[in-house]
Amino acid sequence: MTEPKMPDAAATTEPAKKHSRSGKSHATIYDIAKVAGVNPSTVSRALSKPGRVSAKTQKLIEDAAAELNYQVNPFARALPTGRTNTFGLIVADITNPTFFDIIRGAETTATLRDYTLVLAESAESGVTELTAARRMMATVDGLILASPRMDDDDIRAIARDKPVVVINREVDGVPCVVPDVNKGISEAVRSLAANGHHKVAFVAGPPQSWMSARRWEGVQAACEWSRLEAVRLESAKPTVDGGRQVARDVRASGATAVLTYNDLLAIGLMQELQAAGMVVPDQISIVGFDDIFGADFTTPPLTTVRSPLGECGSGAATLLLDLLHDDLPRSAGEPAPTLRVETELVLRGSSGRLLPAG
Amino acid sequence: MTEPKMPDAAATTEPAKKHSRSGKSHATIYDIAKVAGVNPSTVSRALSKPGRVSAKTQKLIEDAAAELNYQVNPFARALPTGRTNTFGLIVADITNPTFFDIIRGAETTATLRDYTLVLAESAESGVTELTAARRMMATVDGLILASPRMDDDDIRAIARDKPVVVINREVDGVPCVVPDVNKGISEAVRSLAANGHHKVAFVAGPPQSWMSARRWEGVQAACEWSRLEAVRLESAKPTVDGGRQVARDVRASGATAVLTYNDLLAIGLMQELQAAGMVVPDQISIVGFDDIFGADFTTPPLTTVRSPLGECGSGAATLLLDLLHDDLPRSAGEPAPTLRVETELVLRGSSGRLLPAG
DNA sequence: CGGCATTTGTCAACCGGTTGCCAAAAATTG
DNA sequence: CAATTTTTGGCAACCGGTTGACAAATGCCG
Repeated sequence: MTEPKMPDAAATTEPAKKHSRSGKSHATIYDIAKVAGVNPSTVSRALSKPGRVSAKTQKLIEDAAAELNYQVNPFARALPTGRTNTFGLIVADITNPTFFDIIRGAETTATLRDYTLVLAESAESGVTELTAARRMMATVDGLILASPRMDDDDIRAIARDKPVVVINREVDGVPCVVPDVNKGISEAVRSLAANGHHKVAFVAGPPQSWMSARRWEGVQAACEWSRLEAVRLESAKPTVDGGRQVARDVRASGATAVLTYNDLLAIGLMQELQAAGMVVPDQISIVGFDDIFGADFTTPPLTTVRSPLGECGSGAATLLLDLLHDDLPRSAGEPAPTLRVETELVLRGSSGRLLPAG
Repeated sequence: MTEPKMPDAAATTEPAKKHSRSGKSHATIYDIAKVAGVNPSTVSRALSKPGRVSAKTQKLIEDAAAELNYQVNPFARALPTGRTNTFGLIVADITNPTFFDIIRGAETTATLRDYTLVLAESAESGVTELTAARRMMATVDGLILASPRMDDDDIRAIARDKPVVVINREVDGVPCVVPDVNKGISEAVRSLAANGHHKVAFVAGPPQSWMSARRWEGVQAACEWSRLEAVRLESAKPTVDGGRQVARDVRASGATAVLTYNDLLAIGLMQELQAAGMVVPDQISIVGFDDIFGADFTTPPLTTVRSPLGECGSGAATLLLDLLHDDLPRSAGEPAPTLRVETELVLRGSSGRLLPAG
């Protein structure tokens, strides 16, 4: 658009220069130094150490750089400094929409602060995750682990090498971003109690999921407070399919309201129950977690305890970047900073008053 | 897991070594050379040029490397070679589930072939996209553009610097992966015709979208073939919200069946029409495109023309990687390779026979 | 066993920046 | 205006690999 037009004679004369690395390639600080009539190291300083060179030389160099359309070579810079302006994000499952918003939040923040986001997936496996993390270590300045499946010790081991921020889990000694489930859950349970429910089931997520444990605890506590009975059911996978499979158990449990570990389970469960002729919410109330994309596509739309996923992603990225830039001075004894974000009930149509059986 | 246990005395004695780059840091080829008693360049060859050194030395070096837990420094390697084992993927909108599957497909293939995926978003803007692409250029070996919004010339300009593969669009001279809309569309239109529809509306996507143009062409052609009347409506944004907004126009058009540029539009449209009391599919049939995550969450579940998005992502990655490795020898005159994938109708509940108004 | 073709390993230059150290230049001070 | 402090720019080493050129070592042959 606004780039200076340059003679493109080369394009017409040469037949098929295939992505050649040679040729006019890219300008280096040496080229700039030559044009500006200074030493390469001065160029380096002018470009990365603000204030280290005089305003006059600075301008000289900047002009030369602009003229030559200079761009630093990230590798050449990374080699001596070790910094790459890149951080990694590892998610448990790319197809799980829970992570979409996290990815987006992290990506946005990264771009904003001139960082690049590298993405990897662990396929819900602790060992794959560890492998991915190790692979990344070499190329990134820091790492964000979203709902990690590896154990605390592995995480801490990684955190010893490079700054790490964990999302959706608390790991001692590692900065974390966690939604505080209590507010959202108590809102949800109170709403159920007010609608005449007495027994609620919680469909749990993966056993290694820290978040699943927290949610179950929250549900138990809130039910106790509201004097409701709470039962726990297990799911095979935290997916739509897993939700369908658990429908049997839900019906057998006799609960009139169900909270599921996540929205995917809730959606699958609702589909299966409806297919079996049950009316939601007249005969059973369903409440999910996360408020993922698509949670309001269902009929009735899904009531859910929203986690501000995008906020988690951007919060984690901000935390990590601050850590990297030492904007967050940490003394030795101080515990790792933890960012807590609020959850809230999003009341839609899948929960409500129980109709007397007729 | 299977790593050799090593004394971790350092961990206990030193108080808070903060991610120090120094210290034991990482082994280099020089360390290996010392241990193995050979020259560093021999180590380099042993590790990257198979067959260049004798089996004996090879083993010697490999053992030393294993002992020292050596990992190449990607930057040191990238500096002289220019290769980074990394490629970029730029999508128009990270929150759009269309791209989820593409991202996943690309990520999977990347990991499989020992590449790293770098992700960026263009926020549906051609200039942001160009900026992101330029930013990436320096750090990646190649680029995948999913549903790019910039113009052909910009894309070709980028493709001149680094290998580029485009998804969901055809650009002359650039390798592309495009779903062939015809099969899916003709199936859809035939199904509509068979169900007694006479007038179908097509809700278009963004004006710059190549895919939207192709789909409209496909719909026109198929309608002509089936002797249906086709009208085109415009949408403000290719989102759920955009779908809601276009509901007015749809009703005003008098069409009894609607195809929308994508599933998001279809879902929004269906929500709005249902909210206004219309029954889908009895009074109006709705057909989307892509078969995104959540398309079957709606009631009735959405009929849609499926694009194999994951296949597009992995196909593009494979194509790119083959290009990078010169596995696809291209002579000068030969056109850029294009991968066409099939689309098909996924018949669900949102389309069907028109009931006589009663 | 000498002569020649092949392997195999070494040397040294290079990729493109960064940075500690030092001296020249400029600014400040008495 | 000389003495001293502060800026500013240059030199050179370094980050950790890769690679072309070349020589030493080895294998093969007659």
